Amino acid sequence: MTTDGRLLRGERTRTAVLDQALLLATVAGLDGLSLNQVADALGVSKSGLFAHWRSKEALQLAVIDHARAQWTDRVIRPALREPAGVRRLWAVHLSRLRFYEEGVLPGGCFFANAQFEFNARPGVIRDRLAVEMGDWMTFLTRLAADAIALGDLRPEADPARLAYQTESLGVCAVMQAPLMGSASTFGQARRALLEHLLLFATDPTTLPELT
Amino acid sequence: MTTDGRLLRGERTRTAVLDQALLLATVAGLDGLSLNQVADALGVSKSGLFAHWRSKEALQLAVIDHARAQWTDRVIRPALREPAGVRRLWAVHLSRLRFYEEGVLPGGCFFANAQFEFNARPGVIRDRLAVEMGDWMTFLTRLAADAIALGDLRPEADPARLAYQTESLGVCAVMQAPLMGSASTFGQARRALLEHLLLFATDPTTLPELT
DNA sequence: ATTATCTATAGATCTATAGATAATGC
DNA sequence: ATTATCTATAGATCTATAGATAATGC
Repeated sequence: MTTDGRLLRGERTRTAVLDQALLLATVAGLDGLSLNQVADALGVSKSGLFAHWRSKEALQLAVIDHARAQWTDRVIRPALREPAGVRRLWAVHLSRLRFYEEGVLPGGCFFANAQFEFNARPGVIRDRLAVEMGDWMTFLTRLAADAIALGDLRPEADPARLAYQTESLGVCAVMQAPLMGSASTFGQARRALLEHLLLFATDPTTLPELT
Repeated sequence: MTTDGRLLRGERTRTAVLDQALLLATVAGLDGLSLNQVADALGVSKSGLFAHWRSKEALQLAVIDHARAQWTDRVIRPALREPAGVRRLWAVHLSRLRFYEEGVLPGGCFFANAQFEFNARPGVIRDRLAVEMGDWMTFLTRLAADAIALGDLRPEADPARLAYQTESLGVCAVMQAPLMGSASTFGQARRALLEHLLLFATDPTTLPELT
């Protein structure tokens, strides 16, 4: 344990590398990610990277952590400011689509990309991605269940199915946006969930308006 | 122009290579696809591949064609045997999910994988994928429009939104199935679309039953 | 079609060193 | 004040493999 200054230098590098690697991973793929690229983009040496992570796989796992932290910060946390119930579920959908739309990551969604990339490659990375996806679906399902329990949505609505619906519309949006046009795709994704929620709403007037 | 025998031999090789390359592309990615792998898997030399396609990119484009032909054969054509209207839209959803479920391609869906892989890589391949996706969405939209025009679905239903809904549920299914369990995921994708169609059906009793 | 070969680049490892601090002797 | 030590990083290098090409045989 030494002074703060020394710890900070290594920590700053670490964060800078993870930021860059996350960004590049959404373009080239988590596996297509090359240490050369990361090192060059940051102006550090490739071997400097090995000082922080002993292997490419170790870096990839760190990138997954980093992506999760970013997702929590930028998508989940802001939505939690909305009151529990259907408004919160809707807020998550909106903040997620906004995350894509703002181009925070050039490749759109780190997790969607990675899950498609690794869907047929067993191993440590795929296992980690499965955990992340499980956590996310659990979160969405809980939001949907809350919306029903609080009386915003009718009891016939199924939380797991609502979660699946929400996730579907979000994933499809980030897939189609760069190829089919951003404005219309995200608009479609918003209207589709709003329409769906309206069909199950106990009182449609409480639902947020689509701009 | 030579004898049929020679033409046939070349054609057989060509098809065998494309089958193998398509399969491997869904595992390693269309870009992660390596000519070494393809050549080894087929017991031919790598330079033999260059005799058929002058570059890796040319092979990748041929693989896209091949994947489209397979999709038409195995997903679209069987569904077209159903009568036009909501039954046909439903049949496309089912035959698509069956295609995934049977594991025809180890990586699930060639097109979904490739679209996520190339969503941030401009170039010839991405442009081709955009065309394919456009054609597919046009097809789904036409099916939905038919279902409304024929009176199966109420006029308030929006064809483009129905197409988007259908596509969403299919894409999400193939993303989640390998990581979240196949049976429950595909079941969810089927029930979700059926539920959605029922909400817009003029006469719910005409709708197919979920097994 | 094959064999041999070329160039570029991947991940990985080794050795060296800059800059800072800790331990030691005066 | 000097020496030893620690942390973070650079440069050189290794092996494997990528896509690609030229020469050759059938």
